[in-house]
Amino acid sequence: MVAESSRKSLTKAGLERKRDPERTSAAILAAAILEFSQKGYEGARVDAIARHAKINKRMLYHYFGGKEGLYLAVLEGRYAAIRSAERLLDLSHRAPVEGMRELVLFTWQYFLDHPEFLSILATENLQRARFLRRSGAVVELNSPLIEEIRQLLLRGTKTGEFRKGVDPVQVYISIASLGAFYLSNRWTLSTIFQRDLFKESELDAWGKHIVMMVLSFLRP
Amino acid sequence: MVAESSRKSLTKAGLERKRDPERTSAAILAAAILEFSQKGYEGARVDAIARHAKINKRMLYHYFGGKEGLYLAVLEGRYAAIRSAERLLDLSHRAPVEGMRELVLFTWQYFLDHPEFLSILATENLQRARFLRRSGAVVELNSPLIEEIRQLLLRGTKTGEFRKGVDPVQVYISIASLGAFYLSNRWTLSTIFQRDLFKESELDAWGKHIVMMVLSFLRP
Amino acid sequence: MVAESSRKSLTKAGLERKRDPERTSAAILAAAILEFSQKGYEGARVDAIARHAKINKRMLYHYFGGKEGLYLAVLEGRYAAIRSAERLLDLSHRAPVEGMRELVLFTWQYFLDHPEFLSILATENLQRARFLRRSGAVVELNSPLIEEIRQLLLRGTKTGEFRKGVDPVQVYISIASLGAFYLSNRWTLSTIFQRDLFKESELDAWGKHIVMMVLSFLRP
Amino acid sequence: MVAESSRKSLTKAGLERKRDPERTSAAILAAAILEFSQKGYEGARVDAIARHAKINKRMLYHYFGGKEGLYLAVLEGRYAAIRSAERLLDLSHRAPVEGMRELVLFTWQYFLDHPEFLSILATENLQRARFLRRSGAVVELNSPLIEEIRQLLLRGTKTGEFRKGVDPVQVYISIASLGAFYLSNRWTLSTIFQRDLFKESELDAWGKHIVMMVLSFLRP
DNA sequence: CATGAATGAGGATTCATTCAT
DNA sequence: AATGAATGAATCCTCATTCAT
Repeated sequence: MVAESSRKSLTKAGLERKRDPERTSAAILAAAILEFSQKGYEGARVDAIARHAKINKRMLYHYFGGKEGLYLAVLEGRYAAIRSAERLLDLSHRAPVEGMRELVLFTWQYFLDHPEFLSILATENLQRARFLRRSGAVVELNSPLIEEIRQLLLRGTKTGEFRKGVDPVQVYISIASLGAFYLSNRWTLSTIFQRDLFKESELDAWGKHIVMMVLSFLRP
Repeated sequence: MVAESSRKSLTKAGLERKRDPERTSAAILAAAILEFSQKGYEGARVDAIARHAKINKRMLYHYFGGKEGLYLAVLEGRYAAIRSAERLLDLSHRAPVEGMRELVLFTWQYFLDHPEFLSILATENLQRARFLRRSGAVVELNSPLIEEIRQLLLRGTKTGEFRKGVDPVQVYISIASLGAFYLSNRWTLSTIFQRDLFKESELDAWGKHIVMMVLSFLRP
Repeated sequence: MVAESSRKSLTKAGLERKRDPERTSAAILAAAILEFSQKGYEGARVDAIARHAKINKRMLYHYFGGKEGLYLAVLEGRYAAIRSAERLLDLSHRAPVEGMRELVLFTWQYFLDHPEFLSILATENLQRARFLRRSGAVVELNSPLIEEIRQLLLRGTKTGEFRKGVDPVQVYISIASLGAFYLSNRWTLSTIFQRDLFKESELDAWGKHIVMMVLSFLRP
Repeated sequence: MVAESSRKSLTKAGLERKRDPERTSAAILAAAILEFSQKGYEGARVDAIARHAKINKRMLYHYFGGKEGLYLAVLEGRYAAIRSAERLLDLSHRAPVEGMRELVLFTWQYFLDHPEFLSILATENLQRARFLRRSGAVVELNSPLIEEIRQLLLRGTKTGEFRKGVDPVQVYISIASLGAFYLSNRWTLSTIFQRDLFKESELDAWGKHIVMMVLSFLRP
């Protein structure tokens, strides 16, 4: 993860703002996340990022090499962030059904809180994972959720609450699908169905719906 | 997919290819579908579209007004195409469970056969439905699937095969989510899970998985 | 003068509107006068002229050869029109001072009534008379006003109302200057002086002012 | 006329010519004045301006935003220049008649020396002051000549050399008309009257003519 | 480390004109 | 005579990137 927090400005006083590499690159990255997630890769403007980061464009090239390098840093950063959040989830002490509910809701909540992750994901797939494939870093960041799901399924089959033979990856993709598609496509869906999918009550209902979809699927 | 309208060329021989407005605008549209779905809105190049359509760039402006107009035509055309395909589906003579299975598999198959639709969908949502919202045409194209689902649910609850109180729109979005997310995100998912989600067997398995997710959700 | 009036449609019935060369070329010319005078030569659009004339663009090329030919026709037509109007002026029976007043007011009124003439004039001079010089036709259309002025001056000097040795061309250019500059530059002048030079009272006052300028100049 | 601001290049030697914003934007402006005054707004070519200024086209957009911004800068610059020249005129120590003569000749000479001003003026009025109206800057640049004329008239009426009740704005517009129209329309006038209005003797004569027109008008 | 002017390649769009019918 | 589709050259403008300071 690149610079989620900024322990910086311990160097001198914290007042002057020149020559502070950490702050500078963090500012660039923050602006880039916004720009890329709002405009996509091609739509993003290097100038806009520099302007919003309040840094000189040259710095962007200095720290990230260029637009591609910057996008890659954003991509890797967003994956690092979600993996990092996922690692905080500990379901080992939960009953299988409760654990699964929590896992589903965690994912749903993460997507809700981090729309930029979903945008980057869509952007990356429109480009057929052009950048992700060249990033060894991201691939190595295994999602701990697959293992969590595997454990829950194991324990659930033992207690008889879940049926056997379920593939954890399929479960994970199902959870992600139901959450991500709804959020990523809210704009067209709301327009087509003339129904405000952005409002609190609809979002709550959908979270519960995902839980139900998953649990009924796992029911023996 | 390309020749939405090509009954023409009955006039003379059908061999010569000059001064044929219908053919010209169809060629532009076909090239545009490809370009926009592969590159997104910003990434698409007007020149590339003209080149692939083998027409003079000026014609593109003549028929579609510009890049925006062309994209809008593509967007509306793709929605019209899926709605048109959906209307061919008649489930009234099917048992509820069988009907639902067919509906799910139809949607899955449509997505499989029309990757450009999913790309346009993703592109449009990255832009927050900028174009869709300004297109009255698309909104009026109600999906007949919602009504089909409603009927199936109704009949299913009567026979006791489905539980009560299920929202057809939620069912539709669930089906779309599970199908579209998998396909749209195949590239990152395959990379992350180091598992080839493109191969036949995986695709078949996922189609069945969606059916199962939906049916177990509807089980009373 | 090309086609100021349109005695046309005597041929058949006057209902159908196809194959009427006179009507067509007159319509083109009328639209061209408007377009060229509003947009200048470079700013004028051949398509706009065709659209406003409600004729096919090809006709424009048929009758006038192209944009240049059309502009030339407009230029010659406007000069022909003013010369034609000037010829209607007969001051031989007027007292010198009264004759001069009438001549000045005629010119002022003509400019007021024919803003397109002033626009074409300005357009042509911005191009350093590029087209006028290649038009023998216009040069041959001598303004009868020079001769009228000469006669008035002659008679005026005899009666002692006008001083001697005045150049009729200088008088003519003075009259034209005072009228044309005011009208051609109304837009900037009104803005700069924050004074509405378009309103009736100002226009009347300026007409009288020109008369006074000219008469006091001629006073012995 | 060109180097409105060129105190720069004190930094190093003044020989090297890179990275010199002031020089660059001045070069663009100078080239733009020429191009716009020779071709009008629509006829002017951004590429031609860049080529003549020997700068990269991109810089033109950097400094002036685009063709419109550049034209506006030219327009404002030319008005600023004439106002600035006008302010150097001090007639307070002159006898009324002499003062008026100087004022007329000053204006005539300015027009003679700055044909680009007249061209821009004509261009702007062909567009009905489209740009001038959106420029608050120019409107605020009040011409000091109006005030000078008012003072001269006041003093002249006291000495009995000028008649009463004359509007200074009318006097100013008359002076401008007689000078500007002659010069702006030299091309058509010379062609029509088959008389070379460009030659020295004609120009001198016309200057004197304007003086006479104005003074005889003011004569009590 | 930091600045912002400069660049060249390419992007969308528009134009007057011609061609096939 | 009349139509409107088709064309290629230009036109304005934008982009990611580099250079001089």
